[in-house]
Parts: sequence; structure tokens; C-alpha cells
Amino acid sequence: MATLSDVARRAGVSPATASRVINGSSKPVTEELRARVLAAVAELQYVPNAHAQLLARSHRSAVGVIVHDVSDPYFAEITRGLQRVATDQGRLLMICNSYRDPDRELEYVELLRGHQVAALILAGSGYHDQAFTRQLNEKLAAYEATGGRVAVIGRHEHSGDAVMPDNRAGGYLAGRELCGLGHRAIGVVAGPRILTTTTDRLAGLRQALTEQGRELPERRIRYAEFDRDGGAEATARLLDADPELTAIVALNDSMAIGALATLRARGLAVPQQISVVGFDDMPIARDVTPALTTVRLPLVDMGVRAMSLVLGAGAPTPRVEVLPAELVRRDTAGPAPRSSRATAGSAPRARRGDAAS
Amino acid sequence: MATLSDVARRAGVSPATASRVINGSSKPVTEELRARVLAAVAELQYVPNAHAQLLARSHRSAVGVIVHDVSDPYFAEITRGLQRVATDQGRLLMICNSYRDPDRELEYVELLRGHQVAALILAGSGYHDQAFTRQLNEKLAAYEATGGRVAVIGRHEHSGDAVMPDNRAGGYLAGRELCGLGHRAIGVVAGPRILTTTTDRLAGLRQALTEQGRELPERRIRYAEFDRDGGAEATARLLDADPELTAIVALNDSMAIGALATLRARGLAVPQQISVVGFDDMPIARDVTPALTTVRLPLVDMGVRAMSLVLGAGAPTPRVEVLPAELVRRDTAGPAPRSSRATAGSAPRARRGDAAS
DNA sequence: TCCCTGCGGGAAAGGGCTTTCTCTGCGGTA
DNA sequence: TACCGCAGAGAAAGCCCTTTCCCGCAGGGA
Repeated sequence: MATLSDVARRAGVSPATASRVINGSSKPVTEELRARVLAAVAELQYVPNAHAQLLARSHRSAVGVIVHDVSDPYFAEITRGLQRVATDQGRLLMICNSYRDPDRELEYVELLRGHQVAALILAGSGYHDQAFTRQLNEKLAAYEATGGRVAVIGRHEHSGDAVMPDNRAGGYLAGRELCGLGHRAIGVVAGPRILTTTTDRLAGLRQALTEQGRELPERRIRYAEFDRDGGAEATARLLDADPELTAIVALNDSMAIGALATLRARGLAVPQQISVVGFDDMPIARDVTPALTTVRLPLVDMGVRAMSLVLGAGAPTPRVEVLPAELVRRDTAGPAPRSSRATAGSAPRARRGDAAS
Repeated sequence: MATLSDVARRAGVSPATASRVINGSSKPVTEELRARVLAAVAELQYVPNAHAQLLARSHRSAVGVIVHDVSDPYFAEITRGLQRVATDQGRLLMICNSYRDPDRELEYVELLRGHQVAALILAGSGYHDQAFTRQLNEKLAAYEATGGRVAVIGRHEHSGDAVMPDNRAGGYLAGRELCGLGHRAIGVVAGPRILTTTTDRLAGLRQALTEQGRELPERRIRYAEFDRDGGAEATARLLDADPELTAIVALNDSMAIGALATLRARGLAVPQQISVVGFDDMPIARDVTPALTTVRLPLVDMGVRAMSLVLGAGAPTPRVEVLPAELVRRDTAGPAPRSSRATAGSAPRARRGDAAS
């Protein structure tokens, strides 16, 4: 690889001058030398060694992001928001997938710290795990002590800046909607119980049911992986245990899609025989059939806010921004069927909005 | 940030010794000093500066990956394959999204080169653009000249190692299937015509139709963005121009989903009135209703192969691995309706496989 | 004519780490 | 007893850049 001094030598100038030309330094350089340097750069196909640059400049510019999995639409949307702000400010993003493995999350914090990122953003659910939480907080505190900025998205176990979707309110919305439709036997297809996202959403849902004089017993909840197959499998278990269910709340849209698959496989009509409500409103939600009724979270906006917090001026006290959840009524939730499973309920209501473009 | 010499000072040893302990060097260090160093590391929460390390070691370990968009399921799957091999070999992946912008692709090649990656993988369609192709090849050649390894996935404009999905054969498969079902008026919802992926798939499709004595005139092709909304919009234009279409081939599954949305919005029954075939077999394909008939590409495997090529021994001549496409019959393609649009065709065939887990 | 100013350029000092080379001191052999 | 060899530790030379500091020179004002 050609180095800066190769370029300088070829151009017949000092490395200092070459550097100034290449970086567009404010210090003036004669047109003639500038041209010679640029010519040498082109001839040698010179590309500065990023590590040497980062080392020489004290300036830290990249931002580290840790998500569960970028290819999961939930995080893809958040990342889109993060990117938008970062790009505007000329920041490079280093994105790491923890695949919901706490240890890997810890490792990535170190890794990113080692890469001298200016800020760190952790997106995705927190864990109900004291030991882990303490470790993570120690690491983050150490990082902040050296001037690093930290923000978390959707997890409340860290004490710093945070952007929180209102998971609890979202759960509440889902519960209230189904109660309003007359459902009494409501099952839940939940993510891993160690995730705070799961428990928060569940808490809101439970609150809604309780307020209506209903309840949400543990036997109507099945925990599984937070993905399509987890949803399919949990739904199957739920139906096996309690065939009288008239509604299912899936704690994210991927699980909801799995739930729909299982229902279809079993010949249960949605929403005539059984209703389904999802969570997140990922883009695909409107394209499944029937289109998914779900709780929308402003995912892109969450990313935008988090990146703005972290790149903006620091605050003396941690800031927590709570972003509201919103119910999106589509076609998978309808009135509870009158009698038993054998009778189909009323027709689904007309679909609102969301027609193809 | 604590530095290595801070650690050394605190442990009362030289930086050299500290470095040896931290990196597990083969050079022996007394147990006592080792313990002191490790204690100092823990107390100071020391994390080595990755840039300084990379600079000091001549050893290059990271691998650069350029894709159109990781959050697109097509690339998410490929990336999964890349990751698997990279992780096995202890390599870090740097993933960049070009968002199908050739200039950005060029920039990322430089950026990754600057970051001293050991290898570079470009995934995603190539472009019909002489000037760009030449520039890219120059940059890649320069990189290879300094010992960098390069592989491309799904693009044939580069002369080095390549993993190619058989796009043309896939297009052929889709065409043959529809011909076999008796379709004559087949429309195509295509991605941007500048992409080689588009033209390759189209070529295969055209060949199948030609062999059957049919044809594929340009007026039955609509080009749009390679995503859901592009598919929806192109389908609308196609139907407006030619309401007699009995089948639509979408050149990727995202577009197919958009197409289904448009058809549903217009009240056209799939596959009774109109058939749809997608391409890629992304995971969601089996979950839309009706489940999507599509051409499967071994995406994960493509990633695995590419990473193996690039991390394995070099070869004197470029290696090209062509991976086969395969038709996956589900529920969106059925026999062509007998007469006109008004009459529904025969019932869809029974759905094969793919039941919920 | 002399001095000061300011501009354009180079020398050199880091930045944090790895690694080779060198040095010290010990145990063992002749 | 003298010497050799080696284990274990440190000194120092890079790795490739950026940036401060300094220097020489030319032009302008007194």
C-alpha cells in the first residue's frame, strides 16, 4: 500500500504539505504543489490509512450502534432513523448485532470503545438480569467517564439518556381494543420473559384487562423466541391448551405473522373466529392477508431522537424521551364470535386506508 | 482514556510486558507480573485502542462488505452466510450500504481500503454502466495489487472471484411454469433496467416464452424501484395498459408483494383471475396470502461461498461459482383463466408444504 | 536601507500500540 | 572458578498520519 510519504516523495514535497493538500487543510498551499500532490495521489491510487488518521487526529467521529439484529425490520427502521441523522452530520456508523446475547452485547461495548467511537447507542430490549445489568452499567459508566456519550433505545436499565417507546401504553391499547370488541378469552404470544420489552407490553395489556374486570392468567401466555417461528409455535401451544380463545395478542409483528400462519394451518378464520393483534407495525404488517391490526411505534423517529440526543449538547441530568404508541386498526381484529368456535362471527369490518399506492 | 502505558505504570512494568500479557503473547511472563498487569487492566477499565493496534500490527483481519441494503431480506440472508464464515474464522465484518448508488459504492471501496480490510466482498446487482464499471474495476485492481482479496456476489462485471445466482435460469423457470399453466398474456414487474439482475432475469424469462412460441414485448414490462412500492406501482401501470393480463412475474419478492397489494386493491383474485410469480424466496414469501410462488435462490449459501473464497487460498485464475435457482410452487400461480377477466378460473391447487411449524 | 510582517513550506513531535533487539542475572557445565 | 546460555524484562524502533512550531524569503512601510 502506498503511504503518505510515498506520495510526498513522488510529488517532491514534504509529507506535511501532502497531508495538507489531501485533507484540504486551511493552511494555503501553492497551486503548483497542490497539483503535483494530487497527481501523485492519482498515480499511486493512494488512500490514507484510516487507522493512522484516527490515531493522529484526537478527533473522534464514528458512532457505535448495538442492536439485536439489523435485518429484523424493527431494528432496520430504527437504524434508518439513526443513519439519517448521522449522515447529516458526517458521522460514520459502526453497527453491531448482538443477536440478543447479553455477553456479546458486553463485548461489543468494549470493541466499540476500542474503536474510539464518539458515542454509543444501544437499541433493543433490556434484560431482567441483575448481574448483566450491573456489568453493562459499569462498562457504560467507564466509557462515559472518558467523555463518551451514551443513549439507549427501548431499555430502561441504564441511567443515561434514553428514548423509550411506550410499550406499556401500547399493550394497554391492544388490550382495550380487544375488550371493546367483546373478547374475554384472550391469549398472548410473548417474547422471552427475560426481555423488559416483553414484560412491559404484558403489563400494559394486563392493566387494560384488569380495568375491564377481566384477567390475564399465566396459562394464557406462551413465551417463545421473538420471531415468526416463535410466534407460530407459541400459538400452536396456546390453542392446544385453550381451544376457546377468541383473540390472540402477539407481542411483536413477526410473532403475529407466525400466529396467522398457525391459524391458517388450522383452518381458523381471522378475524371471524379468532382475532389477532400485533405490535410494532413493521412495514409488512399491511401486506399480509388479512392486514394486521397492530400497535404502531414510531421506529424511525426513535432512531432520529436517539442520535440527536447523543450528538447534541450533553445535559446535566439524563433525558428520557417517551414516544407514544398508537393503535392501527386493520383487518385481523373483529368482534368476538357470539358462541363457540363452530359458528363464524360477523363479517370483518371494512379495511381502512392502506390501499396499494 | 487509559492507555497501555498507564496500565504499565500502574502495574510497575514496562509497556512491552503489559502488551505481552494483554495479548497473550507467546513470550513468557512471570505469573506475578502477569497478575499485576491484569489487575491494573481491570482497575483502569483499560481497552486497547483498536486503531493503534491495527496500525502497529501489519496483520489485517477485518473484511469489508458492500451491499445495497442489509435490511433488505435478500441481503440480510446473504449477510447471514457471510457472517457465519467470518465469525468462525474470527474475522470482523464491516458492512456498508450503498443503497444502489454506484458513487457510494466507489466511495465505500476506498473507505474500506483505508480501513485496511483483508478482503472485500461486493454483493448485489451490477450496473449497465461502462464508466462506472471501469472505475470500479480500476479501484478493485489497485486494491488487489496490494494483496487485497476481492469477491463479488451476483455481478459479473468484475473479473475476479465471483458467486453467481443463476438469475437467467431462474427467469427461465418462472416463464416455463407460467407457460405450462397456459398463460399467454404475461406481464413483468421489473427492477431498474440499469441493473444486470433485472436484465438477466428478464433474459431467462424471455427465452422461456420464446421457446414456447410466445413473446415478451416491451409494452408488457414495467420498470420501477426494486421494492414493495415499486412493485405496487408498476403493477398498476401494467394493468392500466393491458387489462387482459393473466399473469405477472415480479423480478423480486418485494415487488411481488407490492403487486399482490395492488391486485387485492383492485379486487382481482389471485390466482383465479391472475397469477403472480416472485423471485428470491425471501422468508416472508410463505407468509403472505396466498403464499407466494417464487424462484428460490440459495442466499445464505451464496454468502458462505463468497466468504470462503475470499478467506481461503487464492487461485491463479478467477473462480466463478454458479448457484442454481429453483422454482418453489405455492399458491399464487394457477392455470390461466379460460375466458375473460369476468370469469374466475379453476380453483387454486392445493398448497404444498410450508404449513406452519 | 533596514526592519517587520506574513506567507508558504518543512522538520519534528506526538498518537498508542507491537515487536525486535538488547540487557541483566541466574543456573549449569567444563 | 570462569564461562556459556537462556529466561525474563525493558528500551526503542517503527506503523502512518496530523499538526504545531519554526524558518526563510519576499514585499511593504518608515
